[in-house]
Amino acid sequence: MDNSYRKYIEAQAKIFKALGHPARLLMVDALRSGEKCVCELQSLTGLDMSTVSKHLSLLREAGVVSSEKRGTSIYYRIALCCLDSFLACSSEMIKCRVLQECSMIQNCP
Amino acid sequence: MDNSYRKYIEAQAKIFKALGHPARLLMVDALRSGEKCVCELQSLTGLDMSTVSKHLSLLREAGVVSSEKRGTSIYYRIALCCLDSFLACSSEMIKCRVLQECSMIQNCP
DNA sequence: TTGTTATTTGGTAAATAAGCAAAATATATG
DNA sequence: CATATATTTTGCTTATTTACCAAATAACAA
Repeated sequence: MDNSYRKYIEAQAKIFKALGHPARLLMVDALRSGEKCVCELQSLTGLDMSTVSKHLSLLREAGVVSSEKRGTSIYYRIALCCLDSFLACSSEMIKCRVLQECSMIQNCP
Repeated sequence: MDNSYRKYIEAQAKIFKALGHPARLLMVDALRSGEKCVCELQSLTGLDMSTVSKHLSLLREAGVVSSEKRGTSIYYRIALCCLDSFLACSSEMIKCRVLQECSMIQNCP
């Protein structure tokens, strides 16, 4: 297998991995409505400040979010523009599966 | 926090988590060109058959792929339609970051 | 200087995931 | 029916991830 292809797959996997944790996805989902400082994300998740900081640096390294310091706080925002349409689309799939499990429909589109 | 929202976040995270592993993403990427049987995915990854099977059931449970038995083989295909445009978009971001690291450009869009 | 906000480091404990090997489960086909 | 083929399941070991705490560090505002 081509080496640059392997690197590409690993970079993509890194993005997915970063998003594949409830606390991190919760924070990212909150950022969809606009930038937030770390303290806001901490009270949202209820985690230790150092834990939140670690999660955020992981998201930043993967390219999912970016940060900017203004005044005494650091503000995070979504950097991966494609995320919004993906979440909208996959949430349709999730809704559909719930309805299927409840036997309210037979097939998902 | 709302309980149904928590379930939604967990289902979304499950999708990302499933995609956040190089071997699984490699298989999913191969499925973009059309369905494949497990044996083809095994020779692609070079992993043990039982390991491939586990990876595939994880992807299926998350709703990323679906499977169908035909003849003696089981064929897997992509079930999450939104994946294609997301991969196309995020690969642009990845390319851009590589160029940035090589100092060939200053800023990513 | 002192307080605030956030990051980093180091250490520990618990939970989860990865991988292989062997057993089990279909399901074709002779 | 017997046997070969394709895939899944189970059991096990090892590796990775996660959370938390505490302490050190950094940047900056008042």
